Amino acid sequence: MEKNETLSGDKPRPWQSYHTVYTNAKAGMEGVDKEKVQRIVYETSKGSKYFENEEKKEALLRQKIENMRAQSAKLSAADLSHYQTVADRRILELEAMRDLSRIWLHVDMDAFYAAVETLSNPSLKGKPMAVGGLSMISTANYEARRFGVRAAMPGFIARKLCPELIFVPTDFKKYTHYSELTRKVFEKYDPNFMAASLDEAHLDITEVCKERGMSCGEIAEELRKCVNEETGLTCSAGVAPNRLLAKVCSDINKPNGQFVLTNDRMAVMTFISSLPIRKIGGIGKVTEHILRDAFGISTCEEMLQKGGLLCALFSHSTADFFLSVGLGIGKTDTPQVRSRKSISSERTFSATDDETLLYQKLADIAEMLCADMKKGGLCGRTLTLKLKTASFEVRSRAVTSEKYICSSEDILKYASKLLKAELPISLRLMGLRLSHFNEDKIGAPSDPTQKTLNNFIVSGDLSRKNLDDPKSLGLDINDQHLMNNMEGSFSIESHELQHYGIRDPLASNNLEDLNVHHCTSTDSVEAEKIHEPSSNKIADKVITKDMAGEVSQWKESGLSLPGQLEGGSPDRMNQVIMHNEAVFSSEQKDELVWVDDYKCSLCGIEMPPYFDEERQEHSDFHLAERLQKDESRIDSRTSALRQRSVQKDHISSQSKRKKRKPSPKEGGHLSIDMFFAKSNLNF
DNA sequence: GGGACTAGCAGGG
DNA sequence: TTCCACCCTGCTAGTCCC
Repeated sequence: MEKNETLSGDKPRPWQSYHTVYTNAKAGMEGVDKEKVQRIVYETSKGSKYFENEEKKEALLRQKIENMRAQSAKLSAADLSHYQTVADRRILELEAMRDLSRIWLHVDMDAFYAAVETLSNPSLKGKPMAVGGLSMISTANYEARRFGVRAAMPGFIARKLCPELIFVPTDFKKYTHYSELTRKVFEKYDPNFMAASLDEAHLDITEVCKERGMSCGEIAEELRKCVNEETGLTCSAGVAPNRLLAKVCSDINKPNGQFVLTNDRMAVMTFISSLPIRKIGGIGKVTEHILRDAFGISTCEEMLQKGGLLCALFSHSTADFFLSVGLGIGKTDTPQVRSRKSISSERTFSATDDETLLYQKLADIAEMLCADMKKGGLCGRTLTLKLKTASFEVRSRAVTSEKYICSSEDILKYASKLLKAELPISLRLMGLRLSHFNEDKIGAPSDPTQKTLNNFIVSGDLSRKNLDDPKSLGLDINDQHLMNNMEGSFSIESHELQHYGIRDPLASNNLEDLNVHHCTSTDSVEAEKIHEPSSNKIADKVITKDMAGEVSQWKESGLSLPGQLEGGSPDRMNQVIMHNEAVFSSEQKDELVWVDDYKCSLCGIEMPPYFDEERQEHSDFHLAERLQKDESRIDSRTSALRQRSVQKDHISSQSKRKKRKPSPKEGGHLSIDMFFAKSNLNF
């Protein structure tokens, strides 16, 4: 956090630079003392792990903004002129696509959950109340909002802001019932209305206005009255030529009000010109911060004025979105089918590193997800494990199965493998998400076996047996899956490992590992037995064994390898290949030849001819192994290996053909980078 | 170059 | 004194195969 100290010698106000969403203008919060809210939020949060993580994220954001400023400053006059032309052309194209023929109405129920609770318990009326608990509140009534209490705020902070705040637990059954009542009303005005959530909907009222000869304002008025009669609740409405603007309009006269923006280009441009960008759906805290601090953009109109810069520094689709915001252009169509893309379940708990407990919680989540999937009759192929560490760092690990899964056993089986690769770890949240549903045409390739990493790896083997097209053999997906499982285990594992960009085993400085790598399968069992998390050295060795086992299990399970194994931890993977290769080295002959120009005669590892550098390294490995053997009784062994290692380091450093994807832990990329910046800016 | 895939994040309710 | 959810969509980068 930056220290804020005024020139006049006022006391420091560090909370002023703590950027929280809780002080943003929201309906019912107009008279709130923002500085007081900011100070209380800051003081309540300060020192917590959450706070520390927020500071980290803020620092990254500031760095990102600095980078964008620097990139912007680097643009020459010619560049700016070029991108201004690009922006002007795109603005013309977007303008040509402007559709003023439809009338959209956005309905937003006023403090929905809180209003429903007050309806069922009138004694709450007039008192500050929030729906939720001490950890998080879902919504607050207008009495509570006057204290700065609002949705998505932790309850303990809300209580600091308003000590007399009443907490009411959420009751989704009740909200769903009232939501259905409102939807029955919406249907009368637009049978194809789009429900955005339990308390929000978009309605195309073009036809109903024509049919009934009423103005859009009259229709909105009538609809709101009807909702109130049916439910006893109030709502607000916005009417505009598109959904983007209608949503902005519904917020203007909240609560229990409405605002109409006419279908006229001039009216739209006037409306949008001074509109703060934060009012637009899709522009949140981070985007607002970047646009304001890096480009000086605060209003929608300024999006157009700085269009050249936006085109130069953001991706095509992002720049397009910004320009259309500047023009007040939004969607006017009604999508025919909106199918869900994924389903997930997640739970927060007290942070723990107890592996038994973590697996138990994972099993619970798998059960919950399975139950939800059964309700929807869904089966999916991609399972994503979401983790939030004790320090609030969020990670996700995904795996794509060759078959569709929906049973809790299958979900847990794959989820456990993903979790295992992350241990040891202290977590406060785990979540499971399944996507690539069976009805998802895009996600269900005709030959799913072709697309997974595992299959690519195995196909190397299959192709040489003319088996790369399972269909040509009359095999279905399951047959192919089975066939993969039946492949000879070691050659494939080795091939896999090579494919993951495994470098020279000698590059490892841990020469002690060489001893471990010669252990037999019996040693493996012993290694498991002596596994002690408190002993790093032993744990490392066991991990080596575990990882080898994991690779085998991954293949057996018919899954592609998780990212963590694939690229995130090359050292660990180095250890795995060292182990496997060393086991085979017991059968080695003196000279290495590539059998069929593919297979190592010494250890059986498979490597295509074009893996020239990897082959060289592999050959060096066997050479080193021979040296080691020859000098096994001489103390100079270690120094010889070190020498080889140094040589190999040199060779490896020149090898850039296959780039390893940096792991997030290595800070290889920044989120905002990925989200916004173009990858190939050539000025 | 396009598609599939993993990983990560922003944003909204 | 300690405490910051859950669920979903959509977009991005990077890697790899075809």
